[in-house]
Amino acid sequence: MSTTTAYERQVREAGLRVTRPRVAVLAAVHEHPHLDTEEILGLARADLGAVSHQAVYDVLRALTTAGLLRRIEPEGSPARYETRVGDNHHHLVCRSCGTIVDVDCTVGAAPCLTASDDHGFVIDEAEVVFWGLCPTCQAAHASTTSRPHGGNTRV
Amino acid sequence: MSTTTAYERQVREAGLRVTRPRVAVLAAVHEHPHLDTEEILGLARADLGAVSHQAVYDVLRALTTAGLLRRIEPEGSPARYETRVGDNHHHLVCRSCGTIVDVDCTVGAAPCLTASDDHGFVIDEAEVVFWGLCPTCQAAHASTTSRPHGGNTRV
DNA sequence: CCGCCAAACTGGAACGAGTCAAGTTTCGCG
DNA sequence: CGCGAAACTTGACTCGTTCCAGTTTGGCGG
Repeated sequence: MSTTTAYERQVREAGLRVTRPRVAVLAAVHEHPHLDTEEILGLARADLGAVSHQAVYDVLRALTTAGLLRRIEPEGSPARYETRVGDNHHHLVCRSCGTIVDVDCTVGAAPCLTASDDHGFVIDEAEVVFWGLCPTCQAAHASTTSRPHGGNTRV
Repeated sequence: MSTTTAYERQVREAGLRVTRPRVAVLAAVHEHPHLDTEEILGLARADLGAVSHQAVYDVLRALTTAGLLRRIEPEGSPARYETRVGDNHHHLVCRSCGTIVDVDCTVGAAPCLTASDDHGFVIDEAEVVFWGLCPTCQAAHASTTSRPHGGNTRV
């Protein structure tokens, strides 16, 4: 087993120092996408024994600005991170349990990308979030409540 | 001038009691879309003289769940509200100053709505956020920095 | 191979947005 | 016009995140 993992290399190539917390965090996020900061902290601690709260926040920010991580932040949820960067993919979030899964935007070229009127803005990214119920929660809700959510279902 | 404004009617028709804070908040949001809670609180106070922090939070939640308001929450920003509900429109956010403007999604029927693979989810909404630079900030940045943001521009 | 210094980490305090809880006021139906 | 539920007030508190001051450490120049 090489101690010089691909993660170390990635960190180094991003122009950042290679430190244990950084590698641990990068590995954790890579293996478990969409975790929030606290969960990442947990994994990092399991890996290293002890890391400070702060170190993880610093590392996440450093890796994010270096482009190794992408930060996502669905409404009502703390920040989450993933290693899929630079590819065109979006997210599907369960309204009930908060589970997030990746989805690729099929429709050929980025659809809905060109706003009807850009108001003079220079648009550099279109972010899409799909809201719904995951299979598990569908089952759970079907048996208990009939309809948990109100109208406003238009898209 | 009728004291029984359209706002009052709206509140009543939503099955909610008509109270001063509610009408004031609804009016404020209607006249100034995309304000955050604190700004709404300010307007409500200007209107009523005194309202508690809590009342505004309660009212915003009540009106939101009643479907009179829509809550939006761009990353890194506190919650904001608008009265355009039920129509298919999205938002354009300036990375630099945070300004938000509404955009209608041209492309006929909701595009990008169908994820390539829905993972078994029942999708009820697709939310689109366009990120970019508003005209004002473009000018400002052009004179100071050449390029404020990194890569990850794909969509 | 050593020492230096910026970058990275530690611990703890602070902050802003939002929520909770207990008690008082007020809307509006009967 | 009176009563009960809904709405409001005050104030404490939680949670995620950031700030700060001081210590440690990676890795390059000597």
